[in-house]
Amino acid sequence: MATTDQLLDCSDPLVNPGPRVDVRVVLFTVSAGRLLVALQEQGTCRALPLGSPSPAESLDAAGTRLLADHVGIAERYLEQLYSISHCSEDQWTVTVTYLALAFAGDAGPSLNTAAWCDVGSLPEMDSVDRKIFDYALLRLRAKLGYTTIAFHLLPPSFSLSDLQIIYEAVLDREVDKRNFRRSIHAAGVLEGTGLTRREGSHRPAGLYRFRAGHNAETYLTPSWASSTEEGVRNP
Amino acid sequence: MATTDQLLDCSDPLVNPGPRVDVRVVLFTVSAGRLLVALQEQGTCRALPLGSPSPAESLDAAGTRLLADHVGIAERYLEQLYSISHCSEDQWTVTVTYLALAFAGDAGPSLNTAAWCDVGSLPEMDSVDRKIFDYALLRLRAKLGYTTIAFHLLPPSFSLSDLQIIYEAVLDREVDKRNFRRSIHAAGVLEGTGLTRREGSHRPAGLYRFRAGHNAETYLTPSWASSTEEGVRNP
DNA sequence: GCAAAAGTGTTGTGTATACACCCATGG
DNA sequence: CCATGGGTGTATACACAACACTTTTGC
Repeated sequence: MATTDQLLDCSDPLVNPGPRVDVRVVLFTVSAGRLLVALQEQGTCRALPLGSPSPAESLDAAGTRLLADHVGIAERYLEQLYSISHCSEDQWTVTVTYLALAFAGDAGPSLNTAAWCDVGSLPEMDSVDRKIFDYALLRLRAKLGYTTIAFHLLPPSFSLSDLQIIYEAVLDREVDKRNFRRSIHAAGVLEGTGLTRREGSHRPAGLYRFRAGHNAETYLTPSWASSTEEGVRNP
Repeated sequence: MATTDQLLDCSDPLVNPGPRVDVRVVLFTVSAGRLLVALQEQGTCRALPLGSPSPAESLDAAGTRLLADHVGIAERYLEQLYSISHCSEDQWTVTVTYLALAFAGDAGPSLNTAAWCDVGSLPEMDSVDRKIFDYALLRLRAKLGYTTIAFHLLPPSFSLSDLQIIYEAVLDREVDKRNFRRSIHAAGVLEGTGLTRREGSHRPAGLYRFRAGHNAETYLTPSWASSTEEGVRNP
């Protein structure tokens, strides 16, 4: 059906006996109220950080290693999203995609081989990577509503306003302060440190941390690792 | 670190330059009020139906083809679950797993190379396949609560009691008839065929079908294919 | 005293749950 | 007339959205 002479045909089993497998990570952070994603330079386009898994490690471990090596980030959260099969440059590839979250200081964390890009004004990207990114953002926004992953975008101690800024940056819309604080308190995952933070000519903000034992996030979509031990909770 | 002499070491890149990729499907059906899963004979254990993807097709297409070829089922629903990396028999393998649903008649649909097993009394299974199965069942049960996938376990025309039996079989618990019917009607995805079905010494059951235009299920976890077109709905 | 962010309550509206009886039919 | 499954309504509790003002501080 396809002509194998003029260019390599990645659907020809003689040319490609098995697919290449790679792992790509969509790493988000929030800095100064803006949602950012880590992208690597790749010619004219930008691309998602990617790597190859090795036989001795799980795919999750490959994602973690990828972030540590290429991005220089100790990620706070890593979740597998989806796997796709595609042909790029006559190379049959199966790509396993991940969503990752990291805390960024005010200046943003430094990256090794990647750079932070504002999600509101993305550069040109490879079309496959662009679809992966769109899906990752869709999942991240949906999960904010029924999980506690937002905390992974914050330092260990934070104010409720800090947390609200995370929600507003990811969702790209304002949220009501009173309803927001009520729902956070009702979730029961925070405990006050006795401390406050004074940083301007206004009332100091109370600081909070996670409650120990609630670091196990209440995900409706449980992780693979936890699926055999505990069931789904209906909170 | 590992001794490569006495047995093949699947973590040695010289032995295995890249992983094998396979696709495994957890196919459920409900027959006579029992939740069943399709398993293949494999020596002493049973195993999930599996196949290899080809470069020209998507992974989803590979799953569909796998069901059509090996199982003889035209599945009604197929959803990717998770991908894992594992070593079995010194073969490094990346497995992409799928959840599938099919309608079974009263006798259950016939299978080519697989057999239906009652989920309540499963035979011995390969440990990797067992974990995949556990995860699939966990996801299926969770998704019943906020999606319409249950309809894929029914023929085109069905009674509300038929539908309730599906829910009870999958969830393995009774549900309240009035609340169930109210929530189904409120979802607005059904329309009555004018028909009824008489099949015993009792009042005949009204028959329903999907409303056209609502075959696009309201998934909180949107499929990969739809992620770039439409956002997440909050019903 | 004023600017600036922190913090706090009430009300309505919709949604989920618990619960018991009459209806139509076949035998 | 009776056994069987089909079909219906109401009261209550809880979750969520809309909405405005007082408090504490730095300058």
